[in-house]
Amino acid sequence: MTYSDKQLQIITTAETLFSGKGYDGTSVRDIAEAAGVNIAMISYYFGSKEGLIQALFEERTRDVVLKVESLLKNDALSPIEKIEWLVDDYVQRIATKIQFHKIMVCEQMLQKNTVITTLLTELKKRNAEVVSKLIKDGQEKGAFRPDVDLVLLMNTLIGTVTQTFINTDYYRSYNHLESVDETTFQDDLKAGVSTHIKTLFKAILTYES
Amino acid sequence: MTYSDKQLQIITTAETLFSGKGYDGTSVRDIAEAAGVNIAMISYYFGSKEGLIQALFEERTRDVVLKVESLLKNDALSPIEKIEWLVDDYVQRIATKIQFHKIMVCEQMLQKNTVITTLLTELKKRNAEVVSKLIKDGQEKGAFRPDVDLVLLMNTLIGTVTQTFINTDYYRSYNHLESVDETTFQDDLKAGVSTHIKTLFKAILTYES
DNA sequence: CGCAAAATTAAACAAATGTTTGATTTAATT
DNA sequence: AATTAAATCAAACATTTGTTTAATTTTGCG
Repeated sequence: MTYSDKQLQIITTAETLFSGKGYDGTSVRDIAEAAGVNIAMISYYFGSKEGLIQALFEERTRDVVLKVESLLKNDALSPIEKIEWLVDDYVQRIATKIQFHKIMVCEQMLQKNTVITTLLTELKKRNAEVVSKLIKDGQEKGAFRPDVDLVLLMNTLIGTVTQTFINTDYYRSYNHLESVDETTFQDDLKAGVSTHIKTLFKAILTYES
Repeated sequence: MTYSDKQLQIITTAETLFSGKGYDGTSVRDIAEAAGVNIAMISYYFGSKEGLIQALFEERTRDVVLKVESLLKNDALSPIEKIEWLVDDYVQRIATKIQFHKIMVCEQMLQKNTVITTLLTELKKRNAEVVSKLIKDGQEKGAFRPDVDLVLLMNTLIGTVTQTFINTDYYRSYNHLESVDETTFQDDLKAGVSTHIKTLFKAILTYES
């Protein structure tokens, strides 16, 4: 599906409101008003409120798998370099799309919308397959250990990044970084969590530390 | 605050419904009907729907910090043994209180209720202080590395466990464990994620693997 | 221009929302 | 048994909810 500028504007507005007040906590009137369109336009364009959030998910998850796939096809990189690429890419993606990510986490908790749940499960499965190939490749080359629990590994990646970027304020105040400007803080945090996860991954995947 | 049996029954019913349909997706009529009480009883006992979810959080987070504190006071255990205790305890707690944990994650995403947000931040801070002492103790004894990012470490614990138990079905289907009975599967998964996280922690905290 | 399709609008719709009321029943205490 | 407080109830409350309608305006095209 491809959307017009006006449709994308409604989707983006809904994304902001959903991420701040939740799907059920946001009314179509809220969205229409914030987007500067008549309330009837939401049903007109997306059929319903449910149709709108589904459109949001389809729009934001488009190309996600494709990017990872092409990323890992690069033959010039070693398995461990590809893992590092993967971590950096994931951290970058979540950090820059934190609003949508919050909505996604809530949807994963409740699993009320079957269309979205199916979409996300499919996405997760396809991503896991790609990473699985990468790990098997590393194992065949003798770079990775033979006993790796892929799901737990991915859960550590997703979980650590989610926890970190869901409440960056906590990280800031705990480490007394209130005076650091936002951009610098964000960049440092991204670098820090990337390094952290890479260290974890190497401990799980490789033989030496 | 201490609650009567009937109040606790309403709280438990609300917990189940909130975890399945979300706070805003659950009406006070849903709760009253499922709990077998008149709808007016919710305002009567808790003041409002907001008061009810706040009561739920106060009730479920009671004693959480105390338990960790007393756990780590045990002088018979080494720092690394205490870390292992901590991981096992956290895994066990989330696994057995998955409904409340889902509600908590959603609340952390949206942060609409300031009372709950403050409660959770306070809880996190106090827990972090306890674990911080434990790590410093390990560092002084030469068992732990000097450069440990406590928040990232805790984020990995919380994040990995959350991701794992939020969608146990995914772990099951990916590893083709559909035929394993529920109890065995849950126990194996708890053991598996515990071992996984302990491995990660040792890689971060200690010198050798 | 003329016309048809698309876009936009204000208004209305029934249903659902959280909360309160005021009366009635139950329980506990004297 | 009498009295008082607590608990429970059906009903009503004013809003808000998502969606639809039917009329109007705008747009694109021959």
